[in-house]
Amino acid sequence: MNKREAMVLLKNKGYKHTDKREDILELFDQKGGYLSAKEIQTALKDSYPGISFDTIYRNLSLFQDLMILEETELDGEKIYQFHCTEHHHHHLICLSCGKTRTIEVCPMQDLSQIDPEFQVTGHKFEIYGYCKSCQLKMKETEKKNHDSMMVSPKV
Amino acid sequence: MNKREAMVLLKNKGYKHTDKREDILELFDQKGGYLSAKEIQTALKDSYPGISFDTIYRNLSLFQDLMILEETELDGEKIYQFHCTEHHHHHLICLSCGKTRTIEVCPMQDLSQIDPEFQVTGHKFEIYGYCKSCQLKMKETEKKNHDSMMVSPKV
DNA sequence: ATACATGCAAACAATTTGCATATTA
DNA sequence: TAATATGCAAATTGTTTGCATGTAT
Repeated sequence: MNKREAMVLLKNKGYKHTDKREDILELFDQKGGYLSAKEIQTALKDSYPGISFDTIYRNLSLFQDLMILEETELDGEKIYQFHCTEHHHHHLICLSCGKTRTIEVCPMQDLSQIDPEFQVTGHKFEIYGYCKSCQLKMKETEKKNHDSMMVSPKV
Repeated sequence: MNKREAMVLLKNKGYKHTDKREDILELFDQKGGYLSAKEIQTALKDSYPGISFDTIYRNLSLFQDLMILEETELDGEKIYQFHCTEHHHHHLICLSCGKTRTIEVCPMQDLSQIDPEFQVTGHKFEIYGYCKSCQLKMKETEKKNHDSMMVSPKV
Protein backbone atom coordinates (compact mmCIF):
# COMPACT_ATOMS: atom_id res chain seq x y z
CA MET A 1 0.00 0.00 0.00
CA ASN A 2 1.13 3.56 -0.64
CA LYS A 3 -0.31 7.04 -0.68
CA ARG A 4 -1.60 6.95 -4.24
CA GLU A 5 -3.38 3.65 -3.78
CA ALA A 6 -4.77 4.81 -0.49
CA MET A 7 -6.19 8.00 -2.01
CA VAL A 8 -7.94 5.98 -4.70
CA LEU A 9 -9.34 3.61 -2.10
CA LEU A 10 -10.63 6.47 0.02
CA LYS A 11 -12.31 8.03 -2.99
CA ASN A 12 -13.90 4.77 -4.07
CA LYS A 13 -15.25 4.18 -0.60
CA GLY A 14 -16.85 7.60 -0.58
CA TYR A 15 -14.53 9.28 1.88
CA LYS A 16 -13.68 12.86 1.15
CA HIS A 17 -10.41 14.27 0.02
CA THR A 18 -8.81 16.56 2.55
CA ASP A 19 -5.37 18.08 2.58
CA LYS A 20 -4.67 16.73 6.03
CA ARG A 21 -5.57 13.22 5.01
CA GLU A 22 -3.36 13.48 1.99
CA ASP A 23 -0.48 14.90 3.97
CA ILE A 24 -0.70 12.19 6.60
CA LEU A 25 -0.48 9.57 3.89
CA GLU A 26 2.34 11.51 2.26
CA LEU A 27 4.26 11.24 5.52
CA PHE A 28 3.97 7.47 5.43
CA ASP A 29 5.08 7.47 1.82
CA GLN A 30 8.18 9.45 2.69
CA LYS A 31 8.89 7.51 5.84
CA GLY A 32 8.65 3.94 4.66
CA GLY A 33 8.25 2.81 8.25
CA TYR A 34 6.35 3.25 11.45
CA LEU A 35 4.96 6.55 12.69
CA SER A 36 3.17 7.39 15.91
CA ALA A 37 0.36 9.89 16.32
CA LYS A 38 2.79 12.20 18.05
CA GLU A 39 5.32 12.06 15.23
CA ILE A 40 2.59 12.85 12.75
CA GLN A 41 1.44 15.82 14.75
CA THR A 42 4.99 17.11 14.99
CA ALA A 43 5.59 16.64 11.28
CA LEU A 44 2.37 18.42 10.33
CA LYS A 45 2.36 21.28 12.79
CA ASP A 46 4.15 23.60 10.35
CA SER A 47 1.53 23.13 7.65
CA TYR A 48 -1.34 22.90 10.15
CA PRO A 49 -0.42 24.67 13.38
CA GLY A 50 -3.73 23.86 14.98
CA ILE A 51 -4.06 20.26 13.88
CA SER A 52 -5.68 18.24 16.61
CA PHE A 53 -4.90 14.78 17.79
CA ASP A 54 -8.52 13.79 17.29
CA THR A 55 -8.15 14.22 13.58
CA ILE A 56 -4.95 12.26 13.52
CA TYR A 57 -6.32 9.46 15.66
CA ARG A 58 -9.55 9.33 13.71
CA ASN A 59 -7.74 9.12 10.43
CA LEU A 60 -5.28 6.54 11.66
CA SER A 61 -8.17 4.48 12.89
CA LEU A 62 -10.05 4.88 9.62
CA PHE A 63 -6.95 3.96 7.64
CA GLN A 64 -6.54 0.89 9.76
CA ASP A 65 -10.15 -0.16 9.21
CA LEU A 66 -9.65 0.22 5.48
CA MET A 67 -6.47 -1.84 5.64
CA ILE A 68 -4.44 1.13 4.46
CA LEU A 69 -2.34 1.05 7.59
CA GLU A 70 -1.35 -1.68 9.98
CA GLU A 71 -0.74 -1.13 13.65
CA THR A 72 1.64 -2.41 16.25
CA GLU A 73 2.68 -1.28 19.68
CA LEU A 74 6.02 -0.03 20.93
CA ASP A 75 6.52 1.14 24.51
CA GLY A 76 2.81 1.47 25.07
CA GLU A 77 2.40 3.65 22.02
CA LYS A 78 0.49 2.64 18.93
CA ILE A 79 2.52 2.99 15.78
CA TYR A 80 1.42 2.58 12.18
CA GLN A 81 2.80 1.88 8.76
CA PHE A 82 1.36 1.04 5.36
CA HIS A 83 -0.34 -2.29 5.29
CA CYS A 84 1.31 -4.88 3.11
CA THR A 85 -1.34 -6.83 1.27
CA GLU A 86 0.98 -8.86 -0.89
CA HIS A 87 2.24 -11.45 1.52
CA HIS A 88 2.85 -12.34 5.10
CA HIS A 89 6.13 -11.15 6.53
CA HIS A 90 7.83 -9.51 9.50
CA HIS A 91 9.99 -6.49 10.18
CA LEU A 92 13.21 -5.13 11.47
CA ILE A 93 12.23 -1.95 13.32
CA CYS A 94 14.70 0.83 13.95
CA LEU A 95 14.16 2.13 17.48
CA SER A 96 15.66 5.46 16.55
CA CYS A 97 13.96 6.48 13.30
CA GLY A 98 11.12 3.97 13.12
CA LYS A 99 11.99 2.85 9.62
CA THR A 100 11.29 -0.78 8.93
CA ARG A 101 12.78 -3.39 6.71
CA THR A 102 10.77 -6.39 5.65
CA ILE A 103 12.11 -9.85 6.30
CA GLU A 104 10.62 -12.79 4.54
CA VAL A 105 11.30 -15.38 7.19
CA CYS A 106 8.37 -16.36 9.33
CA PRO A 107 9.11 -18.57 12.31
CA MET A 108 5.59 -20.00 12.26
CA GLN A 109 6.39 -22.07 9.22
CA ASP A 110 8.62 -24.30 11.28
CA LEU A 111 6.30 -24.54 14.25
CA SER A 112 3.32 -26.45 12.97
CA GLN A 113 3.52 -29.09 15.67
CA ILE A 114 4.72 -27.07 18.63
CA ASP A 115 1.56 -27.79 20.58
CA PRO A 116 -1.28 -29.34 18.68
CA GLU A 117 -3.69 -28.53 21.53
CA PHE A 118 -3.04 -24.80 21.38
CA GLN A 119 -5.32 -23.04 18.92
CA VAL A 120 -3.18 -20.37 17.32
CA THR A 121 -4.95 -17.19 16.28
CA GLY A 122 -2.02 -14.88 15.72
CA HIS A 123 1.59 -14.16 16.35
CA LYS A 124 4.06 -11.35 16.56
CA PHE A 125 7.66 -11.45 15.48
CA GLU A 126 9.56 -8.21 15.46
CA ILE A 127 13.25 -7.45 15.59
CA TYR A 128 14.33 -4.22 17.24
CA GLY A 129 17.59 -2.37 16.85
CA TYR A 130 19.29 0.39 14.88
CA CYS A 131 19.51 0.81 11.15
CA LYS A 132 22.81 1.68 9.50
CA SER A 133 22.08 5.35 9.13
CA CYS A 134 20.99 5.78 12.74
CA GLN A 135 24.12 3.97 13.89
CA LEU A 136 26.18 6.50 11.94
CA LYS A 137 24.18 9.42 13.31
CA MET A 138 24.69 8.18 16.84
CA LYS A 139 28.42 7.88 16.28
CA GLU A 140 28.45 11.45 14.94
CA THR A 141 26.61 12.76 17.98
CA GLU A 142 28.93 10.95 20.30
CA LYS A 143 31.93 12.39 18.56
CA LYS A 144 30.48 15.91 18.60
CA ASN A 145 29.77 15.69 22.32
CA HIS A 146 33.24 14.46 22.91
CA ASP A 147 34.84 17.23 20.83
CA SER A 148 32.80 20.00 22.41
CA MET A 149 33.72 18.68 25.82
CA MET A 150 37.34 19.00 24.81
CA VAL A 151 36.87 22.63 23.81
CA SER A 152 34.67 23.83 26.66
CA PRO A 153 34.59 21.36 29.50
CA LYS A 154 31.37 21.25 31.46
CA VAL A 155 31.31 22.50 35.03
CA MET B 1 11.84 -17.38 39.27
CA ASN B 2 9.08 -18.16 41.72
CA LYS B 3 7.55 -16.72 44.85
CA ARG B 4 9.97 -18.29 47.29
CA GLU B 5 13.05 -17.16 45.41
CA ALA B 6 11.55 -13.73 44.99
CA MET B 7 10.88 -13.35 48.72
CA VAL B 8 14.49 -14.25 49.49
CA LEU B 9 15.72 -11.78 46.92
CA LEU B 10 13.56 -9.01 48.34
CA LYS B 11 14.82 -9.70 51.84
CA ASN B 12 18.45 -9.78 50.73
CA LYS B 13 18.05 -6.47 48.96
CA GLY B 14 16.63 -4.88 52.08
CA TYR B 15 13.02 -4.60 50.98
CA LYS B 16 10.44 -5.24 53.61
CA HIS B 17 8.13 -8.16 53.90
CA THR B 18 4.49 -7.25 53.49
CA ASP B 19 1.46 -9.46 53.11
CA LYS B 20 0.42 -7.73 49.92
CA ARG B 21 3.77 -8.24 48.34
CA GLU B 22 3.72 -11.88 49.29
CA ASP B 23 0.19 -12.34 48.01
CA ILE B 24 0.97 -10.70 44.69
CA LEU B 25 3.86 -13.09 44.22
CA GLU B 26 1.65 -15.96 45.35
CA LEU B 27 -0.75 -15.08 42.54
CA PHE B 28 2.01 -15.42 39.99
CA ASP B 29 3.02 -18.72 41.54
CA GLN B 30 -0.51 -20.04 41.18
CA LYS B 31 -1.04 -18.62 37.73
CA GLY B 32 2.06 -19.70 35.92
CA GLY B 33 1.41 -17.08 33.28
CA TYR B 34 0.80 -13.43 32.63
CA LEU B 35 -1.21 -11.16 34.89
CA SER B 36 -2.21 -7.55 34.45
CA ALA B 37 -2.49 -4.96 37.21
CA LYS B 38 -6.24 -5.16 36.90
CA GLU B 39 -6.32 -8.93 37.29
CA ILE B 40 -4.16 -8.64 40.38
CA GLN B 41 -6.44 -6.04 41.88
CA THR B 42 -9.46 -8.23 41.20
CA ALA B 43 -7.82 -11.29 42.68
CA LEU B 44 -6.73 -9.47 45.83
CA LYS B 45 -9.79 -7.39 46.54
CA ASP B 46 -11.29 -10.06 48.80
CA SER B 47 -8.25 -10.15 51.06
CA TYR B 48 -7.57 -6.41 50.71
CA PRO B 49 -10.79 -4.59 49.83
CA GLY B 50 -9.03 -1.23 49.75
CA ILE B 51 -5.92 -2.23 47.87
CA SER B 52 -4.85 0.57 45.60
CA PHE B 53 -3.49 0.38 42.12
CA ASP B 54 -0.49 2.46 43.19
CA THR B 55 0.69 -0.33 45.40
CA ILE B 56 0.20 -2.88 42.67
CA TYR B 57 1.94 -0.80 40.05
CA ARG B 58 4.75 0.13 42.39
CA ASN B 59 5.36 -3.46 43.30
CA LEU B 60 5.14 -4.68 39.73
CA SER B 61 7.64 -2.05 38.76
CA LEU B 62 9.93 -2.96 41.64
CA PHE B 63 9.70 -6.64 40.79
CA GLN B 64 10.58 -5.85 37.23
CA ASP B 65 13.63 -3.83 38.28
CA LEU B 66 14.77 -6.73 40.42
CA MET B 67 14.26 -9.14 37.52
CA ILE B 68 11.62 -11.01 39.47
CA LEU B 69 9.04 -10.31 36.80
CA GLU B 70 9.25 -9.70 33.09
CA GLU B 71 6.86 -7.49 31.21
CA THR B 72 5.21 -7.53 27.84
CA GLU B 73 2.30 -5.73 26.31
CA LEU B 74 -1.05 -7.03 25.13
CA ASP B 75 -3.73 -4.72 23.75
CA GLY B 76 -2.07 -1.69 25.23
CA GLU B 77 -1.96 -3.24 28.69
CA LYS B 78 1.21 -4.18 30.47
CA ILE B 79 1.22 -7.76 31.63
CA TYR B 80 3.76 -9.55 33.80
CA GLN B 81 4.99 -13.00 34.61
CA PHE B 82 7.93 -14.46 36.49
CA HIS B 83 11.21 -13.75 34.83
CA CYS B 84 12.97 -16.79 33.47
CA THR B 85 16.64 -16.54 34.16
CA GLU B 86 17.61 -19.99 33.02
CA HIS B 87 17.52 -19.62 29.27
CA HIS B 88 16.17 -17.65 26.40
CA HIS B 89 12.81 -18.73 25.10
CA HIS B 90 9.42 -17.57 23.88
CA HIS B 91 5.79 -18.16 24.74
CA LEU B 92 2.41 -19.28 23.62
CA ILE B 93 0.01 -16.86 25.30
CA CYS B 94 -3.60 -17.74 25.87
CA LEU B 95 -5.72 -14.71 25.08
CA SER B 96 -8.47 -15.94 27.36
CA CYS B 97 -6.75 -16.92 30.61
CA GLY B 98 -3.28 -15.42 30.15
CA LYS B 99 -1.51 -18.66 30.91
CA THR B 100 1.68 -19.16 28.98
CA ARG B 101 3.56 -22.11 27.70
CA THR B 102 7.25 -21.88 26.99
CA ILE B 103 8.54 -22.84 23.59
CA GLU B 104 12.20 -23.45 23.09
CA VAL B 105 12.41 -22.41 19.48
CA CYS B 106 13.86 -18.98 18.86
CA PRO B 107 13.65 -17.68 15.32
CA MET B 108 16.70 -15.51 15.85
CA GLN B 109 18.96 -18.54 15.71
CA ASP B 110 18.29 -18.89 12.02
CA LEU B 111 18.55 -15.20 11.21
CA SER B 112 22.15 -14.33 11.86
CA GLN B 113 22.74 -12.91 8.42
CA ILE B 114 19.38 -11.33 7.68
CA ASP B 115 20.87 -7.85 7.46
CA PRO B 116 24.44 -7.47 8.66
CA GLU B 117 24.05 -3.68 8.73
CA PHE B 118 21.16 -3.73 11.18
CA GLN B 119 22.33 -3.68 14.78
CA VAL B 120 19.93 -5.94 16.62
CA THR B 121 19.19 -5.03 20.23
CA GLY B 122 16.14 -7.12 20.90
CA HIS B 123 13.25 -9.05 19.49
CA LYS B 124 9.79 -10.22 20.30
CA PHE B 125 8.24 -13.47 19.27
CA GLU B 126 4.91 -14.36 20.77
CA ILE B 127 2.18 -16.70 19.66
CA TYR B 128 -1.38 -15.86 20.60
CA GLY B 129 -4.37 -18.13 20.75
CA TYR B 130 -6.38 -20.29 23.09
CA CYS B 131 -5.18 -23.06 25.35
CA LYS B 132 -6.98 -26.38 25.47
CA SER B 133 -8.90 -25.64 28.63
CA CYS B 134 -10.14 -22.27 27.40
CA GLN B 135 -11.22 -23.87 24.13
CA LEU B 136 -13.31 -26.33 26.12
CA LYS B 137 -14.73 -23.58 28.32
CA MET B 138 -15.72 -21.62 25.23
CA LYS B 139 -17.42 -24.63 23.75
CA GLU B 140 -19.32 -25.11 27.01
CA THR B 141 -20.47 -21.52 27.02
CA GLU B 142 -21.57 -21.75 23.42
CA LYS B 143 -23.53 -24.87 24.14
CA LYS B 144 -25.11 -23.34 27.24
CA ASN B 145 -26.17 -20.27 25.28
CA HIS B 146 -27.56 -22.45 22.59
CA ASP B 147 -29.49 -24.64 25.03
CA SER B 148 -30.93 -21.73 26.94
CA MET B 149 -31.98 -20.17 23.67
CA MET B 150 -33.89 -23.34 22.92
CA VAL B 151 -35.72 -23.12 26.24
CA SER B 152 -36.47 -19.40 26.30
CA PRO B 153 -35.86 -17.81 22.94
CA LYS B 154 -34.70 -14.19 23.01
CA VAL B 155 -37.03 -11.46 21.72
C1' DA C 1 -27.79 20.26 0.34
C1' DT C 2 -26.00 16.63 2.49
C1' DA C 3 -22.81 13.73 4.21
C1' DC C 4 -18.46 13.54 5.88
C1' DA C 5 -14.38 15.91 8.37
C1' DT C 6 -12.67 18.70 11.94
C1' DG C 7 -11.89 21.17 16.35
C1' DC C 8 -13.07 21.73 20.91
C1' DA C 9 -13.65 20.17 25.25
C1' DA C 10 -14.38 16.70 27.97
C1' DA C 11 -14.11 11.76 29.12
C1' DC C 12 -11.39 7.68 29.51
C1' DA C 13 -8.14 4.17 30.81
C1' DA C 14 -3.71 2.80 32.21
C1' DT C 15 -0.07 4.33 34.73
C1' DT C 16 2.80 7.47 37.63
C1' DT C 17 3.86 10.79 41.32
C1' DG C 18 4.07 13.86 45.70
C1' DC C 19 2.99 13.84 50.11
C1' DA C 20 1.33 12.43 54.52
C1' DT C 21 0.66 8.38 57.20
C1' DA C 22 1.40 3.68 58.55
C1' DT C 23 4.17 -0.28 59.01
C1' DT C 24 8.32 -3.29 59.23
C1' DA C 25 12.95 -4.36 60.77
C1' DT D 1 13.51 5.10 65.29
C1' DA D 2 14.65 4.97 60.83
C1' DA D 3 13.70 3.41 56.49
C1' DT D 4 10.43 1.52 53.60
C1' DA D 5 5.48 0.65 52.10
C1' DT D 6 0.94 2.27 51.42
C1' DG D 7 -3.15 5.13 50.48
C1' DC D 8 -5.01 9.20 48.82
C1' DA D 9 -5.54 12.43 45.49
C1' DA D 10 -4.02 14.51 41.76
C1' DA D 11 -1.20 14.57 37.50
C1' DT D 12 0.33 12.42 33.13
C1' DT D 13 0.00 10.15 28.86
C1' DG D 14 -2.17 8.08 25.05
C1' DT D 15 -6.49 7.66 23.11
C1' DT D 16 -11.56 8.15 22.34
C1' DT D 17 -16.11 10.49 22.05
C1' DG D 18 -20.20 13.89 21.74
C1' DC D 19 -21.42 17.81 19.79
C1' DA D 20 -21.40 21.89 17.07
C1' DT D 21 -19.33 23.77 13.08
C1' DG D 22 -16.93 23.63 8.68
C1' DT D 23 -16.05 21.80 4.18
C1' DA D 24 -15.91 18.70 0.04
C1' DT D 25 -18.95 16.59 -3.21
